[in-house]
Amino acid sequence: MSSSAIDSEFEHLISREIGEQKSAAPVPAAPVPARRGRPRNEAVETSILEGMLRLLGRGSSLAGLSIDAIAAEAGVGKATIYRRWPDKDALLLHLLVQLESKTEPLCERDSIRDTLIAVLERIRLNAVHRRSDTDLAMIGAEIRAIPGLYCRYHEAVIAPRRAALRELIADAQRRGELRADLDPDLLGELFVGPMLSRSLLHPDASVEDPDLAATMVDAVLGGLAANPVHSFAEGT
Amino acid sequence: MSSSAIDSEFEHLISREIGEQKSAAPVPAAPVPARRGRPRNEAVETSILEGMLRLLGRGSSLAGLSIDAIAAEAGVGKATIYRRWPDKDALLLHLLVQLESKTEPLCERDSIRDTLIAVLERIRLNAVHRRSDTDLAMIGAEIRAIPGLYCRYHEAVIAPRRAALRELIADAQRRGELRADLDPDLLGELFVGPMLSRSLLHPDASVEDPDLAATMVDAVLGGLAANPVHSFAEGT
DNA sequence: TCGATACGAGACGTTCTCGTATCGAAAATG
DNA sequence: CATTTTCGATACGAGAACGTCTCGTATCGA
Repeated sequence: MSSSAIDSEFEHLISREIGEQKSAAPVPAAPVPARRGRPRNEAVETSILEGMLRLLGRGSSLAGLSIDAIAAEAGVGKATIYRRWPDKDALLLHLLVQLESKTEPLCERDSIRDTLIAVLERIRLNAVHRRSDTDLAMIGAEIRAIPGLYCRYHEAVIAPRRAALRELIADAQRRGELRADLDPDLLGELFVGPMLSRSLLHPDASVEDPDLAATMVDAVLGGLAANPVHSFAEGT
Repeated sequence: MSSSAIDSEFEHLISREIGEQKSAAPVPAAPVPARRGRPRNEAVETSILEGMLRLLGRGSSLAGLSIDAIAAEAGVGKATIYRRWPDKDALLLHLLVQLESKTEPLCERDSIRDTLIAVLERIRLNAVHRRSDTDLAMIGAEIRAIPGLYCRYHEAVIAPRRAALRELIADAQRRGELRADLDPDLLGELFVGPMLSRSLLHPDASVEDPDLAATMVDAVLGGLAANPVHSFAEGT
């Protein structure tokens, strides 16, 4: 497992996002440099990635995906894979990054309560149809077994997501919806942590309850210490 | 990776816990049946297990531990390992079970608050000297990559621990220390989840703060919704 | 038409790992 | 002393996986 040539793949991704002006062709008006030989079949790339998801959905662990299995599942040659990604690590990371970019970016709701419920609900749903459209968080647990990859994955996927949530929480603090005497990161952890814990670390998790997200958010919002009124007259 | 011969290893563990009356020797007064050849060096077993912990502490993932590396680290021949455990799975499981049995069983404090803080603090400390005396939870994330093992590990280690916590919480609910309108399991998740999340999923986690456990517990106990008094006069 | 590139398929060499087998030395019993 | 078992060390076979390479075919630009 090398970990040095991945940057080239990243460069490829980024340059395509910016505007496909990577190849330094002297033709300024031609958006496509008109390469010489047979052009690449773009469907192959998606076929590979979807094949990986299919394998994951069939129970393979992320590290358990072998290049041979991926190639066979996608119906492509191994050389075709290595023509696109320098490394197995690069391929795995590409899959993860793509999964992340597919997710809509944490839409804000009317209240921080509703926003948090939406966040937790998404985690919960990913746990329910477990691995069928496998999400980052599911793999997030498995990826730890691949040492070099987790750091990259964290800074590429998890950190931005957490940062976005932190901003939303900080706004809510300024608006007076949340306690302002605690670190926004900590607040985020207090809301998201329980759902993550139940989703990731609980194989027989009870995440079926469609109201679980709301229950969790409301419980944490309201506090878990017994309200004297409730503790003495809980029947009502 | 076989997964059938583990039961014999479990039988070994259990019988030793019960009272070392496994060997059906007809001598009732002799605790040691006086086997013929050279006796086993009991230090070897601990040397192997401690070597594994050392390797884990040096950054190896649980699945990444190879028998060769373990043998070399412990200064032991591979045959010596296979004379004691039938399988690599059995060896890994033994390590996990032993780690669990080493942990003192969730002592109860004066209040549920103090109990919860103690629970979280133990998780935090395990994250701080990360993997040095590696705890179940740390490996809990890595072990998911080893499919057959996680279920056994969960029911042998995590489930009992969660059950114990649930009982403590249920008691606290009956005493009126905690809200009684929520499932004890859910309550446990709400307290423990954030610390687990920060410990397991955050490589650059900020778990250094020695008051983090208390901060978390108090925050969840008191609720995260803005108290009007605080939100308007937070400067004080 | 021709050169260049992409494609699927698969052989290949290398490395890693598991688990077994063997070897000489050491330590116990009879 | 003879036997038996354990010890560390290491050779070994089997197999999995990575990444490279080749082969014959297909598809583009020139």
